[in-house]
Amino acid sequence: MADIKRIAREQLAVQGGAALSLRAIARELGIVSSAMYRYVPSRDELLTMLIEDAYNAVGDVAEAADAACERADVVGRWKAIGTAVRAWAVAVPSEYALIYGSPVPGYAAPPDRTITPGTRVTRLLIGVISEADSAYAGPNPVMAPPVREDVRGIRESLGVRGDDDLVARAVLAWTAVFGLISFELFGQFAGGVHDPAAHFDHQLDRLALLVGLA
Amino acid sequence: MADIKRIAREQLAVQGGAALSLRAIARELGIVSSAMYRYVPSRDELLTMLIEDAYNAVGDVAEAADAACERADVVGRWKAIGTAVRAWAVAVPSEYALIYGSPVPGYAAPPDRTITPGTRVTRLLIGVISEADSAYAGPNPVMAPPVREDVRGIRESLGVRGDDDLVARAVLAWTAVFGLISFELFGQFAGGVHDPAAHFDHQLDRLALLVGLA
DNA sequence: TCACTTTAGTGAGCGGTGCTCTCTCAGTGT
DNA sequence: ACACTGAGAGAGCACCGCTCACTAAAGTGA
Repeated sequence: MADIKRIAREQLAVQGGAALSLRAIARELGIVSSAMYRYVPSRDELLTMLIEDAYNAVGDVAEAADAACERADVVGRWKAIGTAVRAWAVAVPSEYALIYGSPVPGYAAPPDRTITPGTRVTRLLIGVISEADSAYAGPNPVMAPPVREDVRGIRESLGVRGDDDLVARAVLAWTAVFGLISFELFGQFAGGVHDPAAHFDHQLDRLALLVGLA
Repeated sequence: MADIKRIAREQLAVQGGAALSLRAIARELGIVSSAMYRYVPSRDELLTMLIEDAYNAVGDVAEAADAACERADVVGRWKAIGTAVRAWAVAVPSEYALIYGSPVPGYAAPPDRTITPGTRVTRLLIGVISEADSAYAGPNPVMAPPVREDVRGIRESLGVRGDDDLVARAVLAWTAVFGLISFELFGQFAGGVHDPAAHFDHQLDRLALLVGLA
């Protein structure tokens, strides 16, 4: 099973998610293709496992980065988490694409197995923001009732504190972090941003200001 | 050719990008699979055409939305463009995924045919921001030399005005817009945001503030 | 020791895929 | 009448996920 996953990840790295082939894995393993089904119920199930693993991998590095920081240093924690997530994504772009890219066609990941591990980074990023005493002094737009409701739901399901505006800003910042990484990895920055690491770091600073961390 | 593209888009809508099948298109067309190659050099080439079309489609709706606004109403233009892009994405999520999602594996879109049409929305969004007299009064983080260089390159290649900080904020806002759309379409908001349209609209307001439009 | 069960793997086969090749055949311009 | 062209047919290659019946070895309890 470990071998299968290892080879699957290798194949993922060079070919991408949708091209994941049980036959190719079997070939590499010196095994006939049908024997794969002793270990893996189906290709989709293997994909789901890899997605789960990827969520947990990025969750691990994010939590480790956060844990290495002084608790009170919220800016440092924010930047450490963001930097760690980007570093992970750059190191294994295919696994990042698996979970944050377009869904693999003809296959929908079962929510009950991907939502929970997928929330770890979200909880971390939004949690750091909500733990800080926000220094944001700028204006806030009016919030329509349905938005307010969603924001309150997010605050409760993530178990964080902070007023509605802060949580809304945190959601925006969280989204922007992954927007930056996706744009970098999926080629939207091609030709424009030549030093994506430095650019990401800079925008992390801007987002920290946006959410009132600094 | 028009029929092929039409059916391809239909197939795209129900199955997703990587599952695009020339044989299925041929079947639908009442034609044998090999006859497809009279019209389409390869599956990848068809994919590239669809990507080109998608970029131009979203570029069209964005430019139309912008053109319908009073020139001086920069906030209105910003929101109109963002809303139009999201509406297009929600209407044809598979085409959105094709261009803003993870690249289809084993296939890299030729940059010379995708970069240019892909820049239209970018130019529009960042252009609107740069045309306004920024009302942003908040702080700006220090900008490392490589970031400054990239920002200047972007300003020049897009032909916009505004100081380095404004352009950097514009890039962040542009990225966040697509981050929001991607999170919605790719399921990252699942369970958290129940009214994505209202949420998107709200965050568009926040981004307008961030870049000093309001 | 012997029968039984579990485990791991084989190999054939089904229907699907992209793509290439050679072939046919109806039009068309001269 | 004749050569040429466009559009399609059909066979075939190598690949894919997946199923099924089968086998051989390894462990296990009486």
